Amino acid sequence: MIAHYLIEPDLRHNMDFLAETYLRYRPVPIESLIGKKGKNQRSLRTVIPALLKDYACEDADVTLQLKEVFEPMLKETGTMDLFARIEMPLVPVLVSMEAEGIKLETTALKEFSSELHEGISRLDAEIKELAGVEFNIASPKQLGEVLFEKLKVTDKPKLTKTRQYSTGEDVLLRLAEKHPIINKILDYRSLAKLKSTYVDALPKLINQRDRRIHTSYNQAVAATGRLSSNNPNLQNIPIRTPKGREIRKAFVPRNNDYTLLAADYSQIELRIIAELSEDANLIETFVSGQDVHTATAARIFGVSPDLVTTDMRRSAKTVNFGIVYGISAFGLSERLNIPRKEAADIIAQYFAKYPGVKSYMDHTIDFARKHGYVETMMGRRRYLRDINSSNATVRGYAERNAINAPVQGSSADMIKIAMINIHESIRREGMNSKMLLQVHDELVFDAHKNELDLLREMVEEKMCSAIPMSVPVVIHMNTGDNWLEAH
DNA sequence: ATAAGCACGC
DNA sequence: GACGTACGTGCTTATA
Repeated sequence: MIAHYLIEPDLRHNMDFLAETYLRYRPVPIESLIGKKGKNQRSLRTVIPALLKDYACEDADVTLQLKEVFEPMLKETGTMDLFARIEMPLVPVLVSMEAEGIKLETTALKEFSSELHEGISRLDAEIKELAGVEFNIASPKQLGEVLFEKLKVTDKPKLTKTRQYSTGEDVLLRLAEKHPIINKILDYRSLAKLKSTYVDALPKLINQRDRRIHTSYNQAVAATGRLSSNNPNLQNIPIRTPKGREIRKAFVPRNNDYTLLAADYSQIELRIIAELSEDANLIETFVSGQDVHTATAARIFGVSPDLVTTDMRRSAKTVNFGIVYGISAFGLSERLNIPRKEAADIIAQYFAKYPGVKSYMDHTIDFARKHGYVETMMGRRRYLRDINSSNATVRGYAERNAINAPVQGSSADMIKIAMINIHESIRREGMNSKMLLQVHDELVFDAHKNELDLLREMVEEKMCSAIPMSVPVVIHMNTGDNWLEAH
């Protein structure tokens, strides 16, 4: 749909260059860059092997594979430009971010770990006291038996697909009134999560050579074109709860000459929907700089924006999420805790006020039925083999993918282009600042204090201009002495 | 080893 | 009547 690419001209690649880049980086395990020893050494970049695995064997000549196997495949699927102008130029950017790592300040985390341990022990005792039996709270199976057979907190417990008692957060929240044990279990779960996944795990992953944390980014895992992060996953560091935020505070600049700069796209997925759907009302919301959830609330509840209540805005926010992910009346009613009929009315109101979004969705699903795939602004495809299934559940799943993939995928295209261009600009200007992390719509930098103004200007310009859109693209930026402050 | 259930992020 | 909001990673438990 959008034909322009704003990759810097000297970063345009041909297949020979791609093969060369691949040969240059592929044999380098990240462990050799950062000095980690282990039996599970993996190649630094997995994108090419992952893409090639069905077509060629590992030992064959890679250049030949690229030319004879991979190139025709890319041409056939119309994804050569995407590969050559985005995915391959991104490889050295990710290499640099992985090798750079980020500093973790562990002193406060050690203290926090003891605090969590005490909280967990106390809750553990209180929960068993309330239950009147010894059991393992961390076992959903045992917990379900205690809640629904011994305490009988409800007479119609929800079951999982394997017909165990369901004890997930949404289920327990609805039962919170029924018994004081419920909230303690929720607290226990969240503390245990923070301790085991973050507070205790992250310090162990500090590299002994440079005292920094090195994640790995995978380009070939997510079906929509997003990156994923693992070993450790730095894309799911807590931020929602006060205790979770303590963990973000531990991510700090390398030294006192630096500060962390975080830049994130504001409402990028809804802006992309506005761009793709050309819906006049949604475009107007962004052009006039309104708060999109408030504007949506005003429209679906039929009041003026200044009369939108907190509750109305919260509902509209849930609706907007639903639009991005492919909504159903049932799903919305569950999330808003309202009758299905009311949810259906809200959805009908939404589509009445945003008819362009409705027709865009219909057209996208039609396109998928006809061609068997959908695509992003940059031509990234997601194939949807179930889009014409006679099974309504299976088909519905494919239809939600058809709606979401172009949106989530275009957002991924955009930030990837921005990353390539920012990395190149930092290099060209000979700056000391480094790009460290990507979290889907956010970039985090170790910013040298002397370069801060230049970096801010550069990051904003590259992020906003990565894919030219008629809908305004807005980013928020902040700096701080840790990742929480910078956010 | 693998799956299930859960919780963290966007 | 069932299904029921996208994309991920990683922890603990339970079972093979």
